[in-house]
Amino acid sequence: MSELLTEDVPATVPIDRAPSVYELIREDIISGRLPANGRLKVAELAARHGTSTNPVREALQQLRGEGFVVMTPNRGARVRPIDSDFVRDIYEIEVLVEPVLTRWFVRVATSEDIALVESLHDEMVSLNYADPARHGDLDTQFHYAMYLRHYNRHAVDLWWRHREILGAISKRHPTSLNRRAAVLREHRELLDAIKSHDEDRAAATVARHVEGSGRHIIEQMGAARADLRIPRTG
Amino acid sequence: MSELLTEDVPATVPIDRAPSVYELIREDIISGRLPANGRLKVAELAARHGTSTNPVREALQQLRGEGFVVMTPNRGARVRPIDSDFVRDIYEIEVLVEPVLTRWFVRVATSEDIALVESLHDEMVSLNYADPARHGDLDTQFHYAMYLRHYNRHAVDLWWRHREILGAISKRHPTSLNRRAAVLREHRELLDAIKSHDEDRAAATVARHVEGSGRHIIEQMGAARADLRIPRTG
DNA sequence: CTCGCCTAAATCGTACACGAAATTCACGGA
DNA sequence: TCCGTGAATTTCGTGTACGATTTAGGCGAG
Repeated sequence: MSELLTEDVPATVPIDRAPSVYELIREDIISGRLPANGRLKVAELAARHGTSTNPVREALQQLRGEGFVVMTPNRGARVRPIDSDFVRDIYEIEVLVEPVLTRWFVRVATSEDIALVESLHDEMVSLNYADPARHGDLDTQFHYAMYLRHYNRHAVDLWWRHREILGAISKRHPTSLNRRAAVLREHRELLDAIKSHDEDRAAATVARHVEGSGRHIIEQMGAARADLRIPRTG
Repeated sequence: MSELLTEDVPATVPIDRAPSVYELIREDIISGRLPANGRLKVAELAARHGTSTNPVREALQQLRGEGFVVMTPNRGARVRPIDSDFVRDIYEIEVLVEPVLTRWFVRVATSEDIALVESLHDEMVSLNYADPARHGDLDTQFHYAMYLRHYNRHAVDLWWRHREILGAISKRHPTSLNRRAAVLREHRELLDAIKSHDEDRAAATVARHVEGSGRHIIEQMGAARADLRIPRTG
């Protein structure tokens, strides 16, 4: 059931096609393989990905447009740091945007729409975090199914871009047991609010949900930073 | 006084430097010189701006990252239409973001900060729309002075990008007398709320202000479209 | 009328040349 | 001997030209 949705998702990495230089560099930045504030030399990246300099240059320009790279004239490009401040900034915006998108869904959702969302939720429950990557996909689809047909394409695009970043960061950090329970609980509550056509409760729930996710990721990022300073015993 | 601020504004067109191909194409898109959904052929643009194809390609990639052009592989680039729907989408997001930024300003503003904003307001009042371009600049600075030092750089960047687009569109459309009065009245009310440290009133006022501006621009865009269908008499 | 080839055009990748900036190294003074 | 300064060298960013690849459109045969 949920696979039907996958095709509609604006795929970052379309299947069965060599990932472009743009996608590779972007992934390297988000995942942290390219260090924060690190220099991005075109020749180096070109050699690394086995292409010429021109595709690299265009990829960097696109990334600059998206805000992942900062460039100064005649001094090249640097990686914009994806630190906890950046994540906090994004979540603060999402706390504002997602409730509005959710409100709209509550108003226009058909029973089929709700059934689709619920089936995604059921799958997440039965999966119970056994496969974290799969869980992340389902979580994204769970929300995307609600925002999919919103008339404000610009807001949905913004949400999607933010989601990609946050998803990539989440993959690097564990999810606490507390948070796992909270996510499923809040999803459940959101579904209940939607089914009873309670806009206000749905909006409030999703606001709480987003804020909790943000807080959790930032805490995990702080913990990871602390780990780097504590030498392992063993 | 207000000139001090100008230097801090992330200038789109730094003075005394030849505008880059990127800036020229971007301006052509926003201002409507390049028609909506029109094809963007690199050779054509290169000839138009007297450069080679490579700078054009990189400019298009950056614009794609910012969402102004859409590109499909091996089929080139097209102009994303800046229509009233797009403007509505932007304003709907600004209605959410700007009140939050304003709230923060109310909490942390010093008397000097408020004095600066007020001086900008006074200048706008005394100017009274005699110079529309100057008014636009002052209006932007009026709000930017409040958001300038907000900790959420991502939100401020988002606001700034939106502001650039809306400013360019505003330049193409007249401002009704009603709206002119409303703008100054709402600015005055916002200042009063700030000076009495009334977060809620300031946030509510700015929300009303943004929504009113959006509604007005969209109405003007609709009127301009209607004008195209009514042949001139004389 | 439809299908398939074929030509024209535009995009995409590669190689190269020029100019600016950063680094290195040698020289002179303390 | 050590440090600061300045010039030479090297590195890197930016612009140009060209060949390869893909797509769109027209033309003719069936």
